Amino acid sequence: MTPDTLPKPRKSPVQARSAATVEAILEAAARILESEGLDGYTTNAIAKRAGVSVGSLYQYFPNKDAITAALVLSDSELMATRMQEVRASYTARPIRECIDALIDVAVCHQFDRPMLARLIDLEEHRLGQDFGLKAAKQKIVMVVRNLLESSEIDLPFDLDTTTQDVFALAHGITDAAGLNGETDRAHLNARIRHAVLSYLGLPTS
Amino acid sequence: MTPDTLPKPRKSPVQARSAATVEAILEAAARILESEGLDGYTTNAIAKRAGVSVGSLYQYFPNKDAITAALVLSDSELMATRMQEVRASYTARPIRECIDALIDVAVCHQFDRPMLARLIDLEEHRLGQDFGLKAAKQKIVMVVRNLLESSEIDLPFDLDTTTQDVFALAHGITDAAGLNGETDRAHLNARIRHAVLSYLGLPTS
DNA sequence: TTTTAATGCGAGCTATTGCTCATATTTATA
DNA sequence: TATAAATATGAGCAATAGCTCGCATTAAAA
Repeated sequence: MTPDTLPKPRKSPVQARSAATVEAILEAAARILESEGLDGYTTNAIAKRAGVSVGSLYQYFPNKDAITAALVLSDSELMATRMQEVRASYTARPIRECIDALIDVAVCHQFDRPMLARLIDLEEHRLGQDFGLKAAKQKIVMVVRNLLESSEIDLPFDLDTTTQDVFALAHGITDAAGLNGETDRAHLNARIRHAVLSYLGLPTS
Repeated sequence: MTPDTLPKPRKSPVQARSAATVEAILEAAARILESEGLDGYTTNAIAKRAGVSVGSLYQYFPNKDAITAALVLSDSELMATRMQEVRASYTARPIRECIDALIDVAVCHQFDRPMLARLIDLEEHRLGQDFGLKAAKQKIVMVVRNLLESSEIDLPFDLDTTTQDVFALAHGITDAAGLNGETDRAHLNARIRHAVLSYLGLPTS
């Protein structure tokens, strides 16, 4: 029914092999979500694909949701890191180029494994954000928000709304393209770029 | 006794009460998806909320997926009908007004029950499209495709791509707004209108 | 080496889910 | 009214899920 108490850590890996186990579990979970969807996403299947036993799995994760939460969190943190890096390395260059690079990061993140991205999105909302996810998400949003704020662009709506919509429309286009089986990432980038720039009132150039 | 010994397609409602049962089941299924998500979405729960027994449920649906498929299909058909109606009643008026009306239809469809819309979307891809869904989806797409084709707009990309992206970005913005708890539909409409029109290279007016 | 802690294992318990079937009740038909 | 057809019921079955627990194995500490 209502989401249970938050997934709390069980054991922390101390030796190298256990860290590898944890990593294998998370990777297996991602692969199963990607290839089998929620149907095949069982703890037994995860353990099997990871090459470990269920018992080992439950030594590091208190329950199934904790695995999903760890997956979701690491996904967001990776995204946050990448976007911050891009932003940092483009501070001295025209904003248009930074936008291009950020779009490419976002598209890469979602486009190659569309089903995984979609299911992670779904699980995010089921699990809530009380496990560090909110902070990671905030980092991601802030990159774009700060970029827009520091720019001289005359935004079509208020700063937060504009930021949210830019993310949302890019996400929507990528999602549709991914599920549609498209493979041309450059073309996808161009379309999102067009959508974002025109939404912001900038010349598509 | 029974003429057929093999599993045959389920009954079609003949009497009025059975039609009501079918309707109650579909409505209950939608309500459960909306309020409980996939977790609470069990056949027993559906039957209970519909006020019928599981046995009755399985007289009209061969399995759980058939319920979901019926839900998905009726959802798409409703959308197709509404969009075709709007398109028909706006043939003599400026294309901008038609776009506005179509956006409103799409937003209404998704915004009031965002979780339901999201889960229906997910299930669509799990179930495939071999139950009449493809036709309904095609109807929806065709409304916008024909509108764009017959217009004098210089499209930013080819017709199909542009059509898909317009849907996708509107969908993305609505999805984010819905999950974000927004309630101002007019404001949402304005934002999507801005996104669509600028994507199409039309003045936001 | 011996001892202790960390890690790994997987059969199987408990709860739940999708679904059936024998039976009961309501409606249509003769 | 009598008979058949349609509809409704819900206890319970088979399958499967999440998860535990006693024990085996490996690595670190003494």
